[in-house]
Amino acid sequence: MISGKFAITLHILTLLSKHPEEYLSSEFISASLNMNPVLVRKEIANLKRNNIVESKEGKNGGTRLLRNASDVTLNDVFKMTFDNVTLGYSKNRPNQNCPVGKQINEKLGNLYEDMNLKISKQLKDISLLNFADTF
Amino acid sequence: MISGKFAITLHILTLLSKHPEEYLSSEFISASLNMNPVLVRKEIANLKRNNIVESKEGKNGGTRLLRNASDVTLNDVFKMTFDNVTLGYSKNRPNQNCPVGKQINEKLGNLYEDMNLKISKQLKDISLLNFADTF
DNA sequence: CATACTGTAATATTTATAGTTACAAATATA
DNA sequence: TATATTTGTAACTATAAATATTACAGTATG
Repeated sequence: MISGKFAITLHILTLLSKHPEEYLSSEFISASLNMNPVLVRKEIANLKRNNIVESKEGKNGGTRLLRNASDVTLNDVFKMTFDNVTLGYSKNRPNQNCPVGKQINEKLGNLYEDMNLKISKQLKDISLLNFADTF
Repeated sequence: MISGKFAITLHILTLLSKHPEEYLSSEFISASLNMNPVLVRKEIANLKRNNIVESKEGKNGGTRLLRNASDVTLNDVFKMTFDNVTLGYSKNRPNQNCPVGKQINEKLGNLYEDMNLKISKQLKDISLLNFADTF
């Protein structure tokens, strides 16, 4: 199972970019996502750590973008929500006495590193504004 | 959690390519992977469906490559073990009355499709022989 | 015919992800 | 200043996916 963090975070950012200057509540956002507002707040906490949004507590509070939508790329969202993409590793430590077992994870790591560079390259070219404008 | 199928399958193929013509038992392979032989046999079943290997039952049985290692690419392994790579979707169906909720999954799908094309392009250029030769 | 394999179903275990409940703290505004 | 509304977060529960195990029928070898 792959986590929905990237999709959820991008959904939140798209909504925020459609309402710049407004503070959107986690309740409002969670209604669009059809999910629990607490989970939305958790993803927002991550966006705050990365200085992409700011929140205001209390009545009429909520969250708004701190940065211009043209200034946030999908790669920023990717880096915020994934360590990196992989095609996975076997769960157990392979046999270190086997030449293949000993090196397989390192070789896979190299492969995945290249993959992530390519993905980052793709995502860097798409700003939140680009993405949101297709809606 | 991401499944280890790709890594496990590639590990198996690497071992087989190091012993062409020999039938390797699931017991032997599972010792290198340090995992249960039944799981190895399940991944081998997948390789057989894809005509990459053949197995022989009974005493001295096991599995061997059907194709030349230079003729199998990592993209073949990828296609065999993943539907496709994604950065995920939110689990619940988003609100269809919200313009963002209504279209987000389609837009994400487009993004991921591009991503998979790039990944496939990378993996097509690496044969099992290329990969195994680095060990 | 004994041994050593594969094939596969059924079940159990482990782990990751998602969801819920509860409540303290903050803020607007009546 | 009292009330309503909202964030922040911890603790816990539930669900789902991945992995592991057990068991045994079927098959080939020598």
